[in-house]
Amino acid sequence: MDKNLKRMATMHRMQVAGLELFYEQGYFNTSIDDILKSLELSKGAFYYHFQSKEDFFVSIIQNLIVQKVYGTLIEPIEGNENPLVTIERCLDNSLQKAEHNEMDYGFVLNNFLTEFNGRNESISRYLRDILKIWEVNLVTLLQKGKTDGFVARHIDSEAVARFLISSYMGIRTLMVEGNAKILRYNFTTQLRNYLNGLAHKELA
Amino acid sequence: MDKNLKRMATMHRMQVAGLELFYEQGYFNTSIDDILKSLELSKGAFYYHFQSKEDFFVSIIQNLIVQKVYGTLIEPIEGNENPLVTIERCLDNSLQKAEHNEMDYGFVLNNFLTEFNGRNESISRYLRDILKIWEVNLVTLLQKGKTDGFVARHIDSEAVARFLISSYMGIRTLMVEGNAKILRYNFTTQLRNYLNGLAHKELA
DNA sequence: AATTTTACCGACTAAGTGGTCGGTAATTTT
DNA sequence: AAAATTACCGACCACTTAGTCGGTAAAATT
Repeated sequence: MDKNLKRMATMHRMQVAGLELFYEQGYFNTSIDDILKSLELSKGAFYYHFQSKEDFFVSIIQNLIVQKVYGTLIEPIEGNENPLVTIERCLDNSLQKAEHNEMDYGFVLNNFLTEFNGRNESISRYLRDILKIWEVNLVTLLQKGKTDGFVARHIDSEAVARFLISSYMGIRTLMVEGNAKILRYNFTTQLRNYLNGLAHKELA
Repeated sequence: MDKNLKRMATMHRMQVAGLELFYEQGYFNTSIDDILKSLELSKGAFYYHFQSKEDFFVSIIQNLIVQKVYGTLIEPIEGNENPLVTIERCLDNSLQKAEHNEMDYGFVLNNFLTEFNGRNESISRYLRDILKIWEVNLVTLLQKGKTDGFVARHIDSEAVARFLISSYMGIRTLMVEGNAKILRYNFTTQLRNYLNGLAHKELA
């Protein structure tokens, strides 16, 4: 147990630094040496812990990116409240975090998905799987919202989930350019418009 | 006039081949040699016509990408009809084109924006400018839609335009993974939901 | 016909790139 | 105490990269 601690610690340091640089500069535009330089570690250390640059990146996806998505987009929507409200709050919170982060380069998952789409099938699959988990959670939440009387029964939960994911990924890309604050505000108002249309309407 | 023909022709060939490869493999993951190989031209020819890889890419943006966006997203929405209908048809047409294109790697503009965001300011600006043009055209159309009685007066045209752009960029990224057909269908139904909410309602 | 310009060739360079490998100090296991 | 394992170093390798430069055949200009 204990003897793995050092190993884990070093690997984790590398992964954290790696994700930061890959996120900032892109995967293909970041060399292993770049990452090592920032950590004062050597090639030897890197290839002792990881088999290749690709293997390294996969480990980052599995250890860091998954958790990040869970923490900001999946866990916050769990619960029994009105899903339409919960979803709006969750997405707005996430955008707010991005807005106040100077080093924002967009939605991690979206950036890497775009970078690897059609260029590296196995990495793409890992990334898509995470998106899929998000989608499934949204769908479940919406379906529950129907039985709880919050969401109109006739809506297609899967289509809604995908539309939400799409618009979120898009706005995150737009926000990098600068006017993050106003863009977030714009997005949230339109999101509310859209979500209102999905609400179960009581007959008056 | 005439003596520039050869020059223009060669440059255009390079740009077309360059865009294709940059789009497929990403800018940083594509070497000039890759492009040259596909054309059976030499380094000399390349640096005779372009100053650098970056200069080359800028010329691609200005000559090819701008036109592509105009042709598929801006020109089709011009006119005096109901903007909400026109927009829906235009986006759906564009998605349909993507759906039937085997070599689809997403929305060109979105891909490059993501790749250069925060990494190359001048290129990012060129790309953002094109998006801005699209946005302005959408806003103008929506405003006209208000005076023509199609669009509810209280809506924020800018916010709507940005929401449309966001969701379109997002769905285009999702569509690369494979189920393009169902994704397009999902998107269009939700887009219609959203747009309906913006329509000017006649009092009964 | 002589000169200049155009459009291109391809060998070359300097700076990386991912990845290998022999070595080694410190720690664990025996 | 001896042996083995762990975690790391850094020189090195084969290869790729963007970009340079001297040359040249054909076309245009004089």
